[in-house]
Amino acid sequence: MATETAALLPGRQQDILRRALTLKVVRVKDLAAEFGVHEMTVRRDLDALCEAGKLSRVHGGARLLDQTSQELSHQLRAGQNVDAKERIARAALELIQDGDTVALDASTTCLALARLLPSLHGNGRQVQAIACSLDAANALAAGGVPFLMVGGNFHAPARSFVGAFFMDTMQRLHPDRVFFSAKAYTPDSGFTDPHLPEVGAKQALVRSGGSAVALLDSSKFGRRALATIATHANVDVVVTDAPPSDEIRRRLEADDVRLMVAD
Amino acid sequence: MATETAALLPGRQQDILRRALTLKVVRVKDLAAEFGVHEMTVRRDLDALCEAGKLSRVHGGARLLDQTSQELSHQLRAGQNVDAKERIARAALELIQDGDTVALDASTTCLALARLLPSLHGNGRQVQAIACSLDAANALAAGGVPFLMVGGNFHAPARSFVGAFFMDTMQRLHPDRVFFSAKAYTPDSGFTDPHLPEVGAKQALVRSGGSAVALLDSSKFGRRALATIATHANVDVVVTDAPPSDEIRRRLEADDVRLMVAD
DNA sequence: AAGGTCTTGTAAAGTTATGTTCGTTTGGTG
DNA sequence: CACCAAACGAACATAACTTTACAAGACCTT
Repeated sequence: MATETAALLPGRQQDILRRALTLKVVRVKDLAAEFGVHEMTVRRDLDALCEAGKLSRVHGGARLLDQTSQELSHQLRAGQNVDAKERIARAALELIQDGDTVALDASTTCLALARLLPSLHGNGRQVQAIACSLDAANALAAGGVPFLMVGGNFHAPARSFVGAFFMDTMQRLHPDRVFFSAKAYTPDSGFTDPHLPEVGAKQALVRSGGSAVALLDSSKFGRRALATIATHANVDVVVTDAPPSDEIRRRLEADDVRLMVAD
Repeated sequence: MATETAALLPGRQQDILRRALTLKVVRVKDLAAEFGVHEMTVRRDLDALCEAGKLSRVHGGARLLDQTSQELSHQLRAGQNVDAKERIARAALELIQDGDTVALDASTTCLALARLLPSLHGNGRQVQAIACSLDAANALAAGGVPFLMVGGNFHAPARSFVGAFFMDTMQRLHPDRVFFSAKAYTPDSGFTDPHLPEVGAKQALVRSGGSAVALLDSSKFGRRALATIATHANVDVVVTDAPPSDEIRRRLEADDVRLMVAD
């Protein structure tokens, strides 16, 4: 009940939920003082949120459920580095040529790119897209861009589709250009991500296409996450928003990976 | 569409909406004082804006609906017989059992059903859904219902997915219950629809499952459209909102098709 | 100007959210 | 293990908000 329920919740309950998101646990007493209401009222709110499956009650307060934090973490992530992501997406747009079929992964950076595609399409250039996230699909549909949806099991944290059905479909598709993002990057470990279902989907994407483009805002450099999505061997271009270290530049160049820095 | 509707709104309602856009929540009391009108008037404005899918009412005021919720409610209300569809969806809910996997087609009636599924799911009953329209997917995602998305080429008129990839995936799925709608129905021609891409998708859906349920508001009876989706032989239950003619009743009964009339 | 419709105000009845009290349960502590 | 303070939940009271129904006025239309 992420959006709908959250939107329908009376204001204070939503505020409590937001507070719980950052603090992991909330205490009845604190909340009562914070909002200037009786403790009993807070208890009732907590019970309601518990009923809705957002929190679990503990003595003295409530704890955030893992599932809830995952669902909302995507929304939070979407709000971070917004302009960096937009600059990167704008730069990535240059790589798309008339008649291309471009595949987008489920990242928020690719969502920014999806929102820009209509401008290409409206400008005479024909583009066909391949989407695998709910938000990208919504953006493409709103922009009138023709696209193919790759289905699969719904994966709430990224609002994307993953799993066997996704893999199967992806194996039969060969887009001209694949845009993807990752949680982290080092020259040695390549492009990495901590969430295995998504890693699988991203791998399938990268391997399917002719030309893979990594969209990485500069905070991703020099970090490493659990599983590798791709290495230099699989990636043709890296688009970022700030010049990386000399070491990284050198390594990319050595492996023939083109580096684009968005202005 | 958003702007169109807004332009038609009386002046004060527009002002209220503008205020809500910046404040996220508005209170009846404040607005009444602000505009120098009776609280009752403000309530009526809020109800109207709620009906128009712009706001959601909460005790004491209203809060802004997020984008996807707005689009959802618009999509659902776009058609005719809105309350008939909701009643039908509510009746159809009775047919779903714990542990079922239910497939929904791309109709607005099924969208209404998709919006009701969270209530089942929240109530302890486990349900898994299969979706093939963007709006149904948005509704299910918002409701926290686990679902499988069946992808394909995006078909703008119904915001659904169709074509070879859709067919392919659907052939490998066998939901317990399939809910679908049609543009028209007669006992002889069966359930028919004028749009061929959708007919193909609906056929694939109906043939995939164990038990097919047709959701038909009463305006569909006695009409016939271009292509047949299914006949009595393929359908187990018809859910509608008003008793059909005796002839239709008789024919359905003769072919062992159960008829449910929503109250 | 008569007869509509539409909007707004008013008051009564009905709902819901909140505060209060108080006995009971919980979890820690000696 | 027994104790105590904190936290809880049930029951009630009350204040806030809604709904319903109806009347008064504004604004057409003919």
